[in-house]
Amino acid sequence: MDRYNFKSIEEKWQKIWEDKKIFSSKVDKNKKKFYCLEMFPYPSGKIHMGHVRNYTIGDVLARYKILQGFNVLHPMGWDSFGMPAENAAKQNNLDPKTWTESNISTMKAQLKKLGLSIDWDREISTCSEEYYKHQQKFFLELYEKKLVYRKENYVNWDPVDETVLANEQVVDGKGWRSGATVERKKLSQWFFNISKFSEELLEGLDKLKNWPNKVKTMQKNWIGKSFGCEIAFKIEGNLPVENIKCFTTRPDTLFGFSFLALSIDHEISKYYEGNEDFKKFKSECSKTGTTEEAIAVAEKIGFKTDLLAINPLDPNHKVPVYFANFVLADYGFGAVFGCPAHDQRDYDFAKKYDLEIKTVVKPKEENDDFKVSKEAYAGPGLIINSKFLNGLSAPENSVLETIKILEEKNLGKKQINFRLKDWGVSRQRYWGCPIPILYDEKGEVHPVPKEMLPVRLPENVDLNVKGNPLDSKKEWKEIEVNGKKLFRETDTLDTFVCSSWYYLRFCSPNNSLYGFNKEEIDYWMPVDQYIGGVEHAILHLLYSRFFMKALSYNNEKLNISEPFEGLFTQGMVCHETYKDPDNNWVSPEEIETIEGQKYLKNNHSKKITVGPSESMSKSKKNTIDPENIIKSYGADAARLFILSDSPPEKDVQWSEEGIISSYKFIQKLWGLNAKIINKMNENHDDDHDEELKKETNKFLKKITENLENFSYNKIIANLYEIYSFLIKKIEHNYKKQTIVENYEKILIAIMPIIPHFSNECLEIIKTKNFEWPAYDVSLLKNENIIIVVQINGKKRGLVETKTNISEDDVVDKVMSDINLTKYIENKKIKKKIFVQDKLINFII
RNA sequence: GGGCGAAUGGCGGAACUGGUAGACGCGCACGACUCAAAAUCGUGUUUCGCAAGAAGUGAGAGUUCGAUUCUCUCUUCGCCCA
Repeated sequence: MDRYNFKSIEEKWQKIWEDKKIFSSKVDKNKKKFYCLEMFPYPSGKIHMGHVRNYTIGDVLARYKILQGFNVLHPMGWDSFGMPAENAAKQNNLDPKTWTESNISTMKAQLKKLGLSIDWDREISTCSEEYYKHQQKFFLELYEKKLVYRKENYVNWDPVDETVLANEQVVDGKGWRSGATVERKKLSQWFFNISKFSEELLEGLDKLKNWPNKVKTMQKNWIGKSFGCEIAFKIEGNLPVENIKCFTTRPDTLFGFSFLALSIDHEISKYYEGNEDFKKFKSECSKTGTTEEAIAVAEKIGFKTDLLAINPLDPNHKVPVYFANFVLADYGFGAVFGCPAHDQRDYDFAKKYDLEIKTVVKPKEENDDFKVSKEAYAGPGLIINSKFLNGLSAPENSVLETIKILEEKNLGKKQINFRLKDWGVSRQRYWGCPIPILYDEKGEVHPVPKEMLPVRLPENVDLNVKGNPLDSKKEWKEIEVNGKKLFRETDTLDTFVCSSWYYLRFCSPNNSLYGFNKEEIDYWMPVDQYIGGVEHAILHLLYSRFFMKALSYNNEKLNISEPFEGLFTQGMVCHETYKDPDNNWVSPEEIETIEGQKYLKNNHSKKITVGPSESMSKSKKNTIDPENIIKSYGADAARLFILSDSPPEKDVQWSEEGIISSYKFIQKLWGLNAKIINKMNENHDDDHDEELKKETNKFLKKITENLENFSYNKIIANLYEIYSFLIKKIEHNYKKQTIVENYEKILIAIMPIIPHFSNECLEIIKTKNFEWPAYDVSLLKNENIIIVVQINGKKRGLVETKTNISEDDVVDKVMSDINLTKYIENKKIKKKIFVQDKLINFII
């Protein structure tokens, strides 16, 4: 028997698929569509195992839907703008474009070797002018709809690299590259008004039935709707300030009020601009990052003003007003009222500045003289020390009651607040989509006129300048329009903008006039199944949902409320970690196993310690290169293994043993195939084989159900089972016609998992037309059934009977079985529980 | 600190609406083939026990004829937010 030559067979089928354009797709209104989309990759250089997993999962689904007769759209593209290209270009003295394009061609070739059912004619790349020119139009469209605006905002500023840093680039308050202490700096930036859609984005989540609850909860928390009260505190003091507005979710703790804290950017700060101490305080605050976390962790510091704030519920109760570093400028009104007894940040602040700490909520089981000590009490309880609020249960009744009182007295009003902030899209970077905006010498904003679009990203830019390279490119930046000198916006768009609408572009990748055709998106959208990593649970998915709403906003023709009907988030690929005796990470390829002990390949005196399995990363050197795997074992084996060990939503552990066993299993299947072919050519009795038919039918049922539920690991188990069954069948009790018929169905059913192998075998048995083999419900019924016999709920034996047998007949059967009667003899049966066709339980 | 989720053999994991716990794979052991090894094939593999049998799904309680599954308390771990 020949071995299965995966190399030539996989190449053969990949060529057939490509030459015959098997997976190309077009609108066909007579067919039901299915849009299967996996998150497109960043072209970082080579594909990694995470891609293999992501795209295999998607491919299984796409191929299954094709077999079911759907018109499937399964495209692929490149999220190709972004910082790594700029950094790599600097390091290697290359152009980001060259670097990116060469990565794309490498990765495309690698993906093709996986045998994916991709329609490559729809390939897109976000860094191409063909893509970003549409994005510029969308930007201006949103600008006209007033969903884009410019405002000053604080950013993380790296003073050495003269650049803005994203939050994740700030490590321990220092720039990740320069190591310089990061400062807060005010910059004028472009924002998308995502918060306008807060309520819609929140409500829309309920309609997304095919999204994991986990992701919906994360988005819900991120949007952060909170119910509370807006209070305007009356102010006394020597400044022309009458009142200060605050948002609070806990107005019921007003009697514990002991200070009012303002963000350092609060409008009142303008009165202190000349104050040296305030300047000092402000620069002290600048040393803290801008993330919520950085602010939460930082020591709470304040600057006392001369103002006093008056408690609206008690005019005699006056407290000092501070500027404080822990108040966020853009949450609420940039002002909070401090109630130290019931909020830990307020408590820390009060301790530091020796302010009153008055307990106004006690846990239910405590006495009225309960006093907060050591830390704030934020739990539920009863209101105390609060005059007319005393005795109310907090927070549910007390909050509503307090708001009612405040509203009656016209001192405050009920308000809904969201945590979701507008999306800052300006990046002081070269390698991104240019923002189509011009400024005149006064700094006035002018959208780039339509006839001057697109704004092309200039080439041959010196990346080794400080700050944004586009800013130094004078001949690009400065232009003349109608004799007027204008300056281009030199910031580029956040790459999340590119990925917020690419799913639309895939529907009309070749439309050069507009980002998409209405007719085409009406047919293909929404994405029926979106598949990707859970790390995008919040930002990318929320931005995409926003973008769809923003395009539909004030646009009667467009009415897609949610881009992704279904979402599946796959787990990561992990591998054991290895360290040598000197505590250095060692990669799997550098290791040799001798008698169960691992050693360094080129130095057997060095023993390797095996660490826990962790997600593959270059820093821990526990990565496996997919290209090597495909070269040694084939794409089908790689696909089979990456699906086999764990459910797709959980992490999977890559192992050498695992991939080898998948490889061997394909060889075994090939052996089985050869045996079946052999028998086909022999003469045999052509009796009908009911058992084989039933087993195949059961297999088809399981596989169909498991495909529907993303239980791909169970499909592999089903496949092993049917293999064991067939191999025994063919050797012992073999009926030619039945086995051919059923084997064909099995081959089609495994096509989504191992398409090259399946197609090859089907070709050998001369099957031409494939459709998903439906299972026959009538064949699932068994005449004989096994009934469990329990005594006092404990399994004592099994009884085989016909289906639909009566309770009395089962009891008779049990009573005639000596192995069972020994438990019942001489005992009184108090009760019998009988479950039809399942079990009988004797209570004695 | 808050939210969400998970915990089943040596390991990854199965078990539909409560009804035979451990499917399937890995690993391991033994056997066949072989001078030998690898490969391959076969058998076994939750624990204790020679066996009959008993215990057993992170710990403890509860509901039930019956709980991996439902409820409560706790422990540990993971993810997200802070």
